[in-house]
Amino acid sequence: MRKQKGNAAYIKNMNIKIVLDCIIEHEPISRSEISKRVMISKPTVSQLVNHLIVEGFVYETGMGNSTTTGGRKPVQLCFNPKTSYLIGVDIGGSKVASGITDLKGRVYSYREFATQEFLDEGLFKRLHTDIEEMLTELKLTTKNVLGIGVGVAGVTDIEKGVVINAPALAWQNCPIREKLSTYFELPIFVDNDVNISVLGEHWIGAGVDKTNIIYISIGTGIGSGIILNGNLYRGSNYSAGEFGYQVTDRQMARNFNPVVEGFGFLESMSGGISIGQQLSEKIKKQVTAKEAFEMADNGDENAQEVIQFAIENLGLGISNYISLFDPEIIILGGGISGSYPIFKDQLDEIIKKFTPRKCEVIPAKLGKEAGVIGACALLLKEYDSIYTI
Amino acid sequence: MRKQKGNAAYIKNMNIKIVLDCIIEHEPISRSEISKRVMISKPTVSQLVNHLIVEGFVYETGMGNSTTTGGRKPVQLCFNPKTSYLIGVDIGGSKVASGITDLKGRVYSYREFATQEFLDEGLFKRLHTDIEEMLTELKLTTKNVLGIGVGVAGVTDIEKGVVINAPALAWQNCPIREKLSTYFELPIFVDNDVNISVLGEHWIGAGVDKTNIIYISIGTGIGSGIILNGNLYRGSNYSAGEFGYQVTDRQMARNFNPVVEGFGFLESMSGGISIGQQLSEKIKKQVTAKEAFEMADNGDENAQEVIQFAIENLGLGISNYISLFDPEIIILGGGISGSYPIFKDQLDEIIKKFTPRKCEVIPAKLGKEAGVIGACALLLKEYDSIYTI
DNA sequence: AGTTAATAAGTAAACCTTACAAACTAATTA
DNA sequence: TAATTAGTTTGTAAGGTTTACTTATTAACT
Repeated sequence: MRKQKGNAAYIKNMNIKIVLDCIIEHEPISRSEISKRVMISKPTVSQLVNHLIVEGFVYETGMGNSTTTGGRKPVQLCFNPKTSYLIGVDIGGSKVASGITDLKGRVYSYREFATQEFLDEGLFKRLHTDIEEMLTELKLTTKNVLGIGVGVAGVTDIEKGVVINAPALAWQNCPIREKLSTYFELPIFVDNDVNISVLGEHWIGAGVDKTNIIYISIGTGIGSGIILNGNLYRGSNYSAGEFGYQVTDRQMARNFNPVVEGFGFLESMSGGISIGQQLSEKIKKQVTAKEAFEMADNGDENAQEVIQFAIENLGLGISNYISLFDPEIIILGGGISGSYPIFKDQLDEIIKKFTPRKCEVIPAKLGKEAGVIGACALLLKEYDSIYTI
Repeated sequence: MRKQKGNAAYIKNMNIKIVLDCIIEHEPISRSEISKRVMISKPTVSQLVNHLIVEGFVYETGMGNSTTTGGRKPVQLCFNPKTSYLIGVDIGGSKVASGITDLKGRVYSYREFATQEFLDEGLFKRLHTDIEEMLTELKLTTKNVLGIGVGVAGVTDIEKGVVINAPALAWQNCPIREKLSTYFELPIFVDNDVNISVLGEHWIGAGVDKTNIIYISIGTGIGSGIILNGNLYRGSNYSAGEFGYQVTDRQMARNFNPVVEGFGFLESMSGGISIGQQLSEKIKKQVTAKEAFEMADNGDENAQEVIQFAIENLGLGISNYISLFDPEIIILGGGISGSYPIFKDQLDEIIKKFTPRKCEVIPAKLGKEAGVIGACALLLKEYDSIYTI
């Protein structure tokens, strides 16, 4: 079908969402005030609110105060974030995290296990056990759950729910949704891990109230997720935001060979693995990127040189990103972003020099549970329930 | 207001657009077939079609054939692109072009004059004269015109209709909409010239049926326009797509000073002005970019070197663009794109080497009238009439 | 203190718009 | 003449709005 046609049910669904959004944003709020704010007549608002109360999304909470000019006291309405719970899963190269949140993104339970131990076999079974345990712990059944959101470290076909290619997991064309639906009779949504990270930050993290957001993850590799006009932008082949492939140095690019097969140019200059390798070669001793940052901070000249080089390229890449997207904000996440204070100044200077207008760069706000929260955000974004973000 | 509320009028408006789109795409078509295609009931389709006929958007054109299994002959319906006419204006650094098109983008009349002659005074008056002449020529009045679309070579606040900054015209905070509305009582929409170019190519040019398009204009300077998910992406400050600011060479960037004030790095490497200057300096003789390309094509080594350098940087910039946006197609426009066959191979090779997946690169399809057509596309896109693109 | 006017919240009833289903008329083929 | 398709008529359901009402409250006036 080309386009959604309109009918009565469609407009009711539309208006009930407007009313619910208004309640969430301004709770506690009365029917009357909703009517004024969203410009829908009082009787209609009342009817929609009743609907929301029956569904459990909203409840009445006593009376408010009348104005000084007199008049009946308003009945206050509040949003109930525990109408439904959300299951979020983050399948990364090192660990598989899962958790259960309410509709406001509060995490009530969290579990994780090492990916590698279950990669060959039993990963989904183990995941199922973890989730069942958490549900029991919280005294919930699948009836109380809206669905499952999943983030995977790889390019994902979100329509089919298939991971097209995930080097970190050695997966190709893995039908995640299908596999999970043998364990759960719930709606399941799958997307790339960087994409769910932006969604999470947009929902309750560093990107709240922003509409154009770039999230850059700098870990072993480099990737990014993009929110434009409030919605995830995925590109024509689910592979927008391949920030690791930026080329920032024409001369080095000429005889460029990836550090790791499948790594892009910028990844090979500024990624975690690359930083570790560069310094290791220089000092003939095996070190990690994190150690490199520490050494640099402690004044080691070799380390400083490597970091400086990596950040210079990263900074140019980010400058280019800003010039093309004109985002409101750049959020830095991933392992390396923990060392943000160390390289902040150098980065800012480069960005200032090469972009036509400045753009705020800040570190990610969500911590360990970011993946789970993001996966839940994906679910709320994609699943067509009354409450959508 | 936060969000469009739904009511009866809203859904009628929605459905009538679906019906009209269906007619345009499949004309000639019968009421009955529309009903089947768009899944709207026969009575409703009939009612909406009648509405469209009264408004003039659609007319009946005889009977079609019945099927071999019998049945009444269908009444065929066609779209009438001459219900309304569109006025398009393109205000560039060298010329101001204006024209009148129908709803399918056919240009019925076209005028242009030199910008510089009227920049200090009387530009809008001259424009008004041109448009009035064309209207008379076509025996039209403003009653027959939907509105005016305007493209300007500068950063534009499309809500306010104000050109924030246009170096090519030496304009700052120029309230174009306001100025034009003293001459015309019509809806007026203003946007950046590259933005209207993509809109035009998307409408009836090289980007028809694509949803993610990057349009790169390489002329004196370098700029780009972006269509994502079928809509123009403008960024947070109306300045997305500043492709001229890409940095593709870390080492040269270190001591970079713009060729022309306000020029970005890539513009200084690969823009038309820059190519001309680079070669001129090399051979101690004043030449233009166009001449440089011709010389290169005729085997001049100095010219080839300059071009090769420019294209190398351009190619890296385009590669970066593709990695970040994953577009379906890149459209090359602007003066230099006329020399596309000369540099195509080198460009393709670079893109292939540095992007994770390939992306079609093709030259723009619309010629001299591109600006006017694009401006009309802007009007159709922004103006909320029954027929929208 | 008691009464009254003004004001505000929320609901009920009647009505409007739109879409749809079912039944109908019209026109055509085999 | 039966079957089939196009298009319309008629009545109904779903949703939102308007108007008028009830309920509840404050403030001002007796």
